[in-house]
Amino acid sequence: MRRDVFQAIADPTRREIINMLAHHPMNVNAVAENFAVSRTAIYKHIKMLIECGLVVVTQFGRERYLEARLESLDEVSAWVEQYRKIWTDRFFNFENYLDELETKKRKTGKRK
Amino acid sequence: MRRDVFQAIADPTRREIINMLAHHPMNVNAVAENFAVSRTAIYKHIKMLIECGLVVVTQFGRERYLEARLESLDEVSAWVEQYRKIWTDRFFNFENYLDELETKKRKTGKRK
DNA sequence: TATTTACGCAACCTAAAGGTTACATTATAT
DNA sequence: ATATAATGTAACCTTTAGGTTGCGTAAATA
Repeated sequence: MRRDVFQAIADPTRREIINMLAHHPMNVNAVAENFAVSRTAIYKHIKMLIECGLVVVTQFGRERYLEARLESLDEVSAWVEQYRKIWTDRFFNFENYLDELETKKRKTGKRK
Repeated sequence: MRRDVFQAIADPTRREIINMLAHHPMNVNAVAENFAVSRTAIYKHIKMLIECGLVVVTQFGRERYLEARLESLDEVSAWVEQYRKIWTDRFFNFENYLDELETKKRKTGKRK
């Protein structure tokens, strides 16, 4: 299992775990109960989220409370947002595209 | 290979391809030349991006121009942004957390 | 004290991801 | 007409992801 944020949120189960923990802390079993797969399977997802820093743990007797720590999602947001202007500004985009095709035509000296 | 946007951007090579195409359209070989792996490997990444709608193709003689179409990245952005308030408002978060622990204590009737 | 309960983890399995080489096809250039 | 360039794709391989069962350990409870 890798440990980067993009990979962490790639799996729908992990996104759901994040969603659950975002609203209130829960212990491992409580999280696992909400899924059809085994506790161990969920535990592995949780472990990965912990390794990514998206979830932190507080021991509490024999229980371990999981809390979402979502700041690092900002890396994802930032990555996406850098492109928003590009996909928003249709004209800019189209302009570039035509330029490229034009260059190509000139290079090959052909039409069509 | 899956076909959802979160999965598509999970791979660093695909993110780099997206970045290249975001700035100007390129053909398949041109993209592949920028990576150490084989053209086929890159082609598979591109194919997945096409299947996700993140890249569109324009045939041009024997060449195929690849253009980034990044609107669907907004799904990712939206998913992240729904949590921004939670990770920004530390107090709100902490409050919830304490509530949870308090509930737990009451339930077990124990301290520590 | 004996028994649950909550959890971590090893060992194992299957499918998918990511990569390779090799070949087929079509358009362009010679 | 032939050779080359750009691309799609099949067949195959290795690693990783995601899942399982089973067991060990520490804390809470009967």
